Amino acid sequence: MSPSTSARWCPTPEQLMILEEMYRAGVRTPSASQIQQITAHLSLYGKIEGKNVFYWFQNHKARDRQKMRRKLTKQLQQQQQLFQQHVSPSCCSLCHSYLDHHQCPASASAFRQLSYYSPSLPPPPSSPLPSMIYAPQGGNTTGGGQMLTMDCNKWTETIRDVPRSRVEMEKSMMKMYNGDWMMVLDMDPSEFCPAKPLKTLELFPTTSTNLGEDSKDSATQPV
Amino acid sequence: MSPSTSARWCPTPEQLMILEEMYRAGVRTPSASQIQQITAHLSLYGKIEGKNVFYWFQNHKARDRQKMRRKLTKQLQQQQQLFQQHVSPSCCSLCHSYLDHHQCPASASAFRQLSYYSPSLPPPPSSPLPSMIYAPQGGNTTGGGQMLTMDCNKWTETIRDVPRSRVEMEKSMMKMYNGDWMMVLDMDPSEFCPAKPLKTLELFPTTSTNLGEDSKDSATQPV
DNA sequence: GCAAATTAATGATTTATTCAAG
DNA sequence: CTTGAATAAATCATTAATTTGC
Repeated sequence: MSPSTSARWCPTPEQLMILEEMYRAGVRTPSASQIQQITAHLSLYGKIEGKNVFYWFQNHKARDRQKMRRKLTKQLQQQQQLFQQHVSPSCCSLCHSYLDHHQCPASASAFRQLSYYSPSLPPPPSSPLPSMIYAPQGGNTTGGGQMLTMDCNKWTETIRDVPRSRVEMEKSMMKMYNGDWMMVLDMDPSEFCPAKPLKTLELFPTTSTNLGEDSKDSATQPV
Repeated sequence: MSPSTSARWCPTPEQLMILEEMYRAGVRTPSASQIQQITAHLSLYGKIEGKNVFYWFQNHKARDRQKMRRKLTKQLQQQQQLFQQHVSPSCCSLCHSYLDHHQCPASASAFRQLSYYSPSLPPPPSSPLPSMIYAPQGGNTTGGGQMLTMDCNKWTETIRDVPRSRVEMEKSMMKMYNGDWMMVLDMDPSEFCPAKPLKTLELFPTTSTNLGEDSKDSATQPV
C-alpha cells in the first residue's frame, strides 16, 4: 500500500474538470475511439487508462440519473401531498420513463465543440435530431477496416445510448467486436496452441452430476 | 443476411455437447486462459470465438440459476400450502441464500479432469477446498508476465465466482487488467500515435488530488 | 494541531434484465 | 420458445472528507 501503487485510478483535478465539462456539454457514452482520444488527452494531466474514462462516464451517467430520479420522486411526493387524489398514479412512471430516455438537449451545440474527439465524423446532423448526435458511424465511417478500438463488452456500450433502431446499433457493435475481439483475442483460435495435446478431448467422462447453486426469489412476471 | 454471414454464433451440435458436458462437469466460469483453450478446441468443430464461449457459460449459468430458483420457489409455495403456518418465513430466504452461495460439489473431481485446460496450474488443491478450484492464480502463477488473456471486464469475471476473500479476487483482476488493458488499450495513451512504445508499464505514478462532485444518499449500515 | 475513527463519494464488478435472431 | 448478446442497475470496496478525542 505504498503511495506509489494506488489500487484504483484517482483523477487529478484537471482530469476531473475536463471530464465534467464534457459531461455537462452532453457527452454521455463516448465511442471507443472517442475514449481513446479522451484518454490520450487526459493522460497529459496524469496517469489514466481508457477503462477509467469509460467507467467514469458510466458511473457518472448512472448516478446522475438516479439523482434525478430521486429528486423527481421527491417532487412528485410533495405534489401528491398537495393535490392528494387529483394526480393519477401513472404520472410518476411516465416521468421516470422520460428521464430514462431523454437525451441531453445541450448535446447539439456541445457536439460541435467536442467534435475534435470524433476523428472521422459522419455528416453532422444538420438539425434537430438530437437522438442521432452521438452516433459515430452514421454512414459507413467504419466501413474501412477494424475500428482499432479497445475491447470489452462494456466498451461497446460506448456506441449505444442512441435510440436509433436497435438493429443499427447491433450492427455497429458487431463491427466493433469484429475489430476488437479479432485483434485481441482471436489470434486464430484454432492455431492457438498448435503443439499442445489438445487432442480429442475425452475429458468429461461421465462425471456429471451438477447441482444448482443459487437462487434468490425472483418475482418474474410472466410476459 | 446470407447464410454465410450469420449475425450471431450458432453452436454446432458438437460444440454444444462439449460445452454442456463441461458445464455438467462443473465448469461454470472458466478462466481467461481456459476460455482460450476451449475456444481453440471447439473451433475444430466450427466457427467460434472466445466471446461465444464466455457468453455461453455466463448465460447458461444464469438461466440454470433462474430455472432452479423458479423450481424452488414453486416447491416452497407448495410446502407452504401444506404446512401453512408451520414453516417460518425465514426458511425461504435461507434456502435461497444457500443456493446463491453454494459451489457445485462436482467441481473437485471435474477439475482434475479438466486440468489440462489450465496451462500452468498451481498446486492442485489436494483436498476439500472446492472454493479454490477455479482460481487460476493460486500461487504466483501469473507472477511472470502479463496474463496474455483477453480483455474486457466481463472476461475477468472469468476468475470470479470463487468466494475467497474479496481482496484476493480483486488482486487477480487487477493483474488481469494490467495485462489486458495494457496490451490492448494502453499502448500508451499519451503517445498514442507515435511508434508503439508499449514497454515498462510503470503504471500508477504519483497521481493524486481529486475532487468530489455529486451526492447521493447512501444507507450504509454502520458496522 | 494531529492521528484514529466514521462517514460520504466514487471507481470497479457483478448480476439481473432486456433485446432480438433463429 | 430458446438463447446469444448487450446494457443498465445493484453492489462491492477503496479512497477522500470529515469528525472526534486527545
